[in-house]
Amino acid sequence: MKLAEAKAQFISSWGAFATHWGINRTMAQIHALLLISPNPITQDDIMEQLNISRGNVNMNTRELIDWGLVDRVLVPGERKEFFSAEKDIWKVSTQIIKERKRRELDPMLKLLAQLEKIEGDKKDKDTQQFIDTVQGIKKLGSQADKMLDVMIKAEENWITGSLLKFFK
Amino acid sequence: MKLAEAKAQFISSWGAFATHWGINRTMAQIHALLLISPNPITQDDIMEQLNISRGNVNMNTRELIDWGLVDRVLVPGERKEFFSAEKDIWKVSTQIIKERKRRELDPMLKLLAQLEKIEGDKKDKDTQQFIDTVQGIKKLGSQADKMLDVMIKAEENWITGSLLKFFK
DNA sequence: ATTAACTTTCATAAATTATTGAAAATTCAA
DNA sequence: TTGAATTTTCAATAATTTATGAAAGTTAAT
Repeated sequence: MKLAEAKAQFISSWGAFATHWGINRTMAQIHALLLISPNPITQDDIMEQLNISRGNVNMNTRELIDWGLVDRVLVPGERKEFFSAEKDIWKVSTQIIKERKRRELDPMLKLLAQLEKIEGDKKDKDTQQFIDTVQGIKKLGSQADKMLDVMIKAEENWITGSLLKFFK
Repeated sequence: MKLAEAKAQFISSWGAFATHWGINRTMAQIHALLLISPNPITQDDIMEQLNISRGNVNMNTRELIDWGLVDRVLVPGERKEFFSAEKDIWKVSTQIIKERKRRELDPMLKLLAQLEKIEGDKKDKDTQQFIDTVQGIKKLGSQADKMLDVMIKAEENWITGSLLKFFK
């Protein structure tokens, strides 16, 4: 396989995978493009390479910056803005974990804490099942929360370094 | 908060969270409803409780069964089919991990293995960055793959039981 | 201050995804 | 068998999400 073909394949597949994870296809494709670009590139570069509009690039680069995965870079002597992605995949995954935890897990745990303390007859089967379910999810969520905190703080190759050896 | 209100809140929020994870809102709501229902319920029950059409219920219960999260249950003396969800949250999470791994991670690793072996000048900056990126993701993916396998096989509360103690 | 380069906004359009509901298929009791 | 109860299918439609592009806004060199 030639480089150009492989690049296209990578960008396109990355976008497809992303849609299974609640992430906008184009945002993922821009991220993929930036990941394989050795040097920072411009809005126009992205428009051209992915065949998308200026507004679309603007909106999705902003989102990527918001996620802490991409930076604006100033290139001396250039008027245009350049974009550059964090290339260290471990840092990328840590950053994504951190953000999703903050945006989704934390609010969910907050909600479950509310739902847990409903008023009502604890002997009622419906009430009982509701409480059991909410508590179960809350417990799982809290544990996951703690584990993710550890992972975020851990060293680059936390999995190889410690986790796997432990389980062997 | 009253039970009815809490139930409605739970179902609605569960659906909202799901959309952030590439999961159909209605499918998640049906799952939530089944999780808090102490006894198996019918297609008509679901239609009524969630105000959705028969076709919609049919399609999404099938999908939930496909994911291994819900079962059809025969109730003696009843003509209709009943549905029941696995209530053990740890089993539920394990099952979801297993399925997503199979459906998404495994194919992704397969693709990356292909892309890794492109032909071209390894000294070229673009080629170099492409290979680095693909290899980095592949490495991360493989490690995650192994970790998830361990988690799937581990006992009920894998996190408390082993992971967390180890990191303390 | 002017202006050309560049970026952002946002109303509208396009594409995608989810839902409906009625017809077809299936199941099962009599 | 028959037919009533129930489930499934799927073309049509609705809802949601994403993309466009031209106008408005910003920036910085002169």
